[in-house]
Amino acid sequence: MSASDSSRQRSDKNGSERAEHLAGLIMALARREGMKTGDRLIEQRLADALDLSRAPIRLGLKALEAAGLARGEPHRGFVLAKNPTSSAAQPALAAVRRNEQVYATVAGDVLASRLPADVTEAELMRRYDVTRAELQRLLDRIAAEGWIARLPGYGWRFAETVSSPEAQTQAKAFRAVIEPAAIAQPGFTLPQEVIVRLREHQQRVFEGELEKMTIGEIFHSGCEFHEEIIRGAGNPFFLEALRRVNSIRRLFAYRSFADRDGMRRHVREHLRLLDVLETRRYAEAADLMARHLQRPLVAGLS
Amino acid sequence: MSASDSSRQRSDKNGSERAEHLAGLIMALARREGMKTGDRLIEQRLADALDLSRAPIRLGLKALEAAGLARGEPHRGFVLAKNPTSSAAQPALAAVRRNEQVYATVAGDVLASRLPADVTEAELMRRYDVTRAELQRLLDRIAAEGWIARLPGYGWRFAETVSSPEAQTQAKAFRAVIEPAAIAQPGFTLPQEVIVRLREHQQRVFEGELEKMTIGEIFHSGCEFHEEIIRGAGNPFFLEALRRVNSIRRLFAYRSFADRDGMRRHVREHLRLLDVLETRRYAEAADLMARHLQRPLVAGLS
DNA sequence: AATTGTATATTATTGCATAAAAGAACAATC
DNA sequence: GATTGTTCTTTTATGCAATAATATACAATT
Repeated sequence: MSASDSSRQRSDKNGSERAEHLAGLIMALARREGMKTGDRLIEQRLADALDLSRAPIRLGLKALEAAGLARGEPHRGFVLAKNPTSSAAQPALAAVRRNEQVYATVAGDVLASRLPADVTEAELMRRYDVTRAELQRLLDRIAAEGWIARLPGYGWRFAETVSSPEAQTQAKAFRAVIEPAAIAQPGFTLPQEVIVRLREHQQRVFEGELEKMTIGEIFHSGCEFHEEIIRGAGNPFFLEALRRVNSIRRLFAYRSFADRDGMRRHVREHLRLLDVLETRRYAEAADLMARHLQRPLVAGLS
Repeated sequence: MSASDSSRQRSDKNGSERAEHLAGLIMALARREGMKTGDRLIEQRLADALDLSRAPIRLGLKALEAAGLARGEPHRGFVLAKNPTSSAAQPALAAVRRNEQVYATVAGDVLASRLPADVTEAELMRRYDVTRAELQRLLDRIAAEGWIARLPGYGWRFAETVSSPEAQTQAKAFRAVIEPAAIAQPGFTLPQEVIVRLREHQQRVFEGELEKMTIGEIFHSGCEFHEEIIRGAGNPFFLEALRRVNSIRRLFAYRSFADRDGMRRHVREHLRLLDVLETRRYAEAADLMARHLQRPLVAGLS
């Protein structure tokens, strides 16, 4: 109860919660894109990347400036004042996560089977002390991720997918089917520029960035890699299916510990895969992918 | 504008819309289960099957009685008064469909690319003349089916999956990957009772019922068959993925014409597949399924 | 030409009172 | 013993006004 009381109060204060959240989104984006101190933060570009208009972006930028992470001059826009991987940037990134507190709690409770399969909104409102509006946003999001669905009458039902202890293994088995198959599809092709971009990113991760990344970011990066590749099949059903598995795998990821060495090897395999893809040896690539997905992964990461 | 005006008026009249809808659900269930005139309609059983409590079921039953499709005696419950496949039952079934009018219109507009990829709720409310509440239920449903997603700011975005002309082919390619693979999974097994139930149903369809079924029902029946089988892999990710493809394929189904002969052959293949599955020759079954899914299907049905 | 600044229009959310729907418990009946 | 009838409680939906957030258009600036 105290948690949400304080969050409600926070929103009354200055520096609106929303603006801080937006600031976090911008910072996280900058980080993903590998931006450095001094790089320009162009409003329209950020807006496009985040599927928003310039208005909210502007709020985020102002919040960043207030936090000392960006510097703005009239008519000259904003510029990164700190490296997004630096420790100074952490609070802004954490603001996004803080916003996800309830989400994470629910996820934890479901994973640990502390919640019944069927729940009513009223129950959840009481349990997590959120307003109906907040809860509904949360449920919509979880529904979009596919681990809860509305019942015909009152209430919602959690998907068996999540609570089961084998879920992790099953997700792996499923990926081991669709990912190689996608690469082996007749029309599969990956534009050179995508390969270059992916390689750059994996390279950056491999050469040091890894140490500075959070579990969440490492996981996200892995997902993006695999999703970009499966996109090459030109069949959105493959991509969609992978996305859904990944959004559920993300729940487990929080529980897993960081095995940096395993991850290093993992990223090396990604780079190797890119080499094979670049030369269009797709059968071989499919094979490589299959083996890649069969490795025992301590950290539940791929 | 007139469409929704009249529907709003209808709800003012007696015989509430909701009750009629429930009546339709019960009738559709009875039909799926192959019930006949004189069969008892047990409240709790219906409630369980429809994931509701007895209260709404009761409303539906009363509506059925009012429509002359069920007969009830005090303390003795209700009994089917008409065969659910008879023409007398059609209006009740149509009531469910009528409720889906807007859904169907939207689906049609998206399939025909008459709508932009990004839309706001306000636009949709104007275009289809529905209240915000109605629209939100609709959007939630479509989101659950996976062909629209909420944007971070205002508005929603339709999935590329649907509007593309290749969607049908792509759906098929995807199924051709996951369904055989599911059968080929190490732990695959199908309980004898499921096989029996499926065979009974397919048999019934094969021997005549087919002629009386609507496109929607035929499609539904096919989906159920394949979903039951993929469930045998014991991996919910396969089932989930198939369900999603199917919910999108259903959109195309309405456009396709009925090729009863092709369907007959199709059902025969289903029966053949069950034979192989029964003897646990899973490798062979996977193969059969792969071939089954590769046949050119005029009616877009499987 | 690209980008930012600003004003304005559009769109969506929230809170609240009221209404409707669904669920649960238990008695009555077959 | 299973099922229906009945009543009561809980849960959710809806409409509306106020408020907040987002989008858009265009002028100003580099």
